[in-house]
Amino acid sequence: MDDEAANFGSGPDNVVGEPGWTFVGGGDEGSGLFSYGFPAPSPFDLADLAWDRSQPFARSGSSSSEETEPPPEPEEKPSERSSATASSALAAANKGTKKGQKRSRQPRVAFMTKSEIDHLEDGYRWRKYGQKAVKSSPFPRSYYRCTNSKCTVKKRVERSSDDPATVITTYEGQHCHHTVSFPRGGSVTVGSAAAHISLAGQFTTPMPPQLYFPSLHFSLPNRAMVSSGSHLLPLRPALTNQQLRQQQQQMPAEPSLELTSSPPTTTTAAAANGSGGEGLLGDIVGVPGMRNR
DNA sequence: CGTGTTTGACCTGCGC
DNA sequence: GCGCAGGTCAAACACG
Repeated sequence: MDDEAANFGSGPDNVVGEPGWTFVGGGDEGSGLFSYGFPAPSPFDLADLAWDRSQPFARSGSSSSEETEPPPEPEEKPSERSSATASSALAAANKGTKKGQKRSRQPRVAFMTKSEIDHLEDGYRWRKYGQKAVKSSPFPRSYYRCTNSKCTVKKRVERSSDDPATVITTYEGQHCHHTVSFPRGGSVTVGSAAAHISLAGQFTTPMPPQLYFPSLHFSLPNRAMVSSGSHLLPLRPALTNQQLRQQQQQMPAEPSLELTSSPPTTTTAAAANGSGGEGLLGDIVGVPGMRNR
């Protein structure tokens, strides 16, 4: 991937110019990009869903072939460093534990948010394990890993080089646990309702129902508003981890709605975001990039 | 003291 | 085969 930012190039434009969430980019192996912009006529312009095989978020890839099954179930290992993540498999390879094993990619979903805060609170606790300057962007990219030792989810956070106000968050993998926090009203739970993303017109092959999306919780930036059905729901500003913790101490935890991966149902994306006032995204099931191959 | 961040080194994959 | 860039490790450090 030469220039992720470049890939996002069209994103930010859409984001800023177009209302609501849009979905762009992505790859056959499970990467995509949700971009969020404010005024939002339609919550998710899933019609614009476009998974790009060029996989902007995935390192050009090594065989995308082995990544057939949905979310590679998290390996139930303790907290060995080299156990959990796909890439740590790499590291493991270094140590000879899994030599030769290619990095298995997990489904990736990228979101673009207009925020001054780099690390948007999403209901999970993350530990930063690296930061790297990327060539395509003047801004460094930060790498986070879910603090749950059994959880393989990783997250990359970077700012768009095109629009520094835009934070690009890329989730990889799937949480195998519930959220550890729930910023009151400040986050959008995405995980309780399963949803299918309709790719009509985008793909010739229907998406297998057993594809999962990582559940995500979002705190949207200040001005952000989430469109639910035909309503715009003002959201609270994104919280930093610290702010979140403070909040948690001050208020009782709310019931967590989400599950890491709901069983596939035949909900449509529209149904997911519109009906029932579920999470913004719902548990998106059947992401193109995650389809079996 | 526990937890999270910082940061330089190291490794791997890919393009040329 | 080589060099580059991305991604991760792990020790040191900071903070509550």
